Amino acid sequence: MLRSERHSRIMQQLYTTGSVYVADLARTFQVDAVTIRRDLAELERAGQLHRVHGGAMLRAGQMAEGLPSLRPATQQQIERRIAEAAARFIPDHSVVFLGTGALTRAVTPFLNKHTHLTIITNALDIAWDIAQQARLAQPIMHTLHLIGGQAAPDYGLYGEDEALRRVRADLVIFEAGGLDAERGLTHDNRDCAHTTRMLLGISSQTVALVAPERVGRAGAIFIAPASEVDVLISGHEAPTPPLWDLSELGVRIILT
Amino acid sequence: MLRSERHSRIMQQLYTTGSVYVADLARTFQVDAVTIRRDLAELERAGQLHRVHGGAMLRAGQMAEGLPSLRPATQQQIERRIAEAAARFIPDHSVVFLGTGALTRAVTPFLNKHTHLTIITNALDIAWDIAQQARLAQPIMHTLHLIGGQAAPDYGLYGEDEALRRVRADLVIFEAGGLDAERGLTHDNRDCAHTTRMLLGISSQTVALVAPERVGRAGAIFIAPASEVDVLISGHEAPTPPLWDLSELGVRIILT
DNA sequence: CTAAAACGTGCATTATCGTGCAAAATTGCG
DNA sequence: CGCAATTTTGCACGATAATGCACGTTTTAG
Repeated sequence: MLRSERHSRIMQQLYTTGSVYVADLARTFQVDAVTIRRDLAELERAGQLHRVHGGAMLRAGQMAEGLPSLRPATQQQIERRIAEAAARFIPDHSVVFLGTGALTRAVTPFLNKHTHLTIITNALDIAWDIAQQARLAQPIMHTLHLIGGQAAPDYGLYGEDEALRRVRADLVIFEAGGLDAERGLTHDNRDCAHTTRMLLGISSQTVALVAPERVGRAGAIFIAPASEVDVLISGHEAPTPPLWDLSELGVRIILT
Repeated sequence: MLRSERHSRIMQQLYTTGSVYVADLARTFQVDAVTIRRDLAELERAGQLHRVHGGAMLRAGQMAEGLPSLRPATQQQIERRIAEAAARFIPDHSVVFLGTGALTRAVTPFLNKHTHLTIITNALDIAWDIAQQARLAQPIMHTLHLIGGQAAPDYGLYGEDEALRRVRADLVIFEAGGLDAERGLTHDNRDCAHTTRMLLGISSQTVALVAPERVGRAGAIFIAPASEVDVLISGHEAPTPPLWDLSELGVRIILT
């Protein structure tokens, strides 16, 4: 394993979990702890992280708002752009379902401009965000409906399919782990994939949020053919060839 | 867990709840209370918080929006005492339902000492607290199940009675708006009263948390006769005559 | 005033760190 | 291709930091 390869994977780990441990890294990379320390020392000199006893953490400025969104700033901006585009898609006084995932959660701050939405979700974090917003801004009060179920590490609530079957929505917004003309709509999480599959049936319009790097790629679990997606929202960084194929299937494509 | 990781999570907790307790943090992070005190001392030297006997609070100027601790300190301590007594009632490996309300929510910090609970709730705030705790302390992971429904201003989720009918629990813990031998178990919130009424049927043991000043009084909506309550937990400030009457009905009374 | 809880501190234990040095791998050059 | 220079890595070991436990002191609550 190359030294710089290790460095980038350390940073990657750091951005996803917020902290890294010397002992863990030494074990995963099969190198001595001393080597990891030297790596961390170098990355710290480069200003990429902040060393602490036992490991390293992101530098103060890199950590937006404490814990949430430990992803790098550029990633956050892409998320924000996609989320804002998705919010523009929501008509006032409509019923909208929001699925799980960081991209979908990023939509919630933009819902304040709308008047009287009915928001249905199976994501605990999204529900909390919206409930908190309702607290802060009294005048705006959307109706929030939560689908029950067992809480998963991704804040998703799964297992109450009956409740899902009883709802309908004007618009379904969800995050896809992968979207490709040939391999269809996919996700890496089994429960989330199952829920998304059910969501496609409860609404006349389906909006898939896809991270630019996931366009034209496929996740582990198949959900539905790509033609089931009405609108794809992603970033302009997405590769264009897969987009053409999707467009031919009737998917409306929005890049921001 | 890294030291600085603990620090940032302590600050996070502090910003969300307004105050932290040494004992709670020690349980959550699975470390000795001494370690937490040292953490708090360090954070205080850095000007991040203000230490007090038993824990720490945000510094005067930091009060963000005056969000937390709308209740006076004494009220909070009564809450805490009742909540701790309720937590002692929960056996390990059991299925426990937590209803809505501030008293019930106060129970969640004490659930860290238990091993593998299955927690069912219809309260969005409680679900969020527990999910966050699971994030903080990796080793401890309870199973969390959320009853869906429409979100109300009290963070309760109401309207999914079918889901309620399908669950059972070893123990139901809920907050009563009033408890009196003659007028029975009552609440001021119609939805909450309805949910509580259903809860009485799903478990063999029912625990009512009642604020001391509500003992012997009655709320707007009747829920059930007082004899339906197995255990009443309140503070020692509660008036004694009503307690005698309740005791004669077979209600086990615990005052803290 | 008394009992219980929380606190601070010293000390032992354990984990982590930094550094010098040698082995191994990589690179550069004839 | 050979060989020396350079870089990278691993190991050893003294130094340092973090943590838990014990015990005497202080604070709190009734």
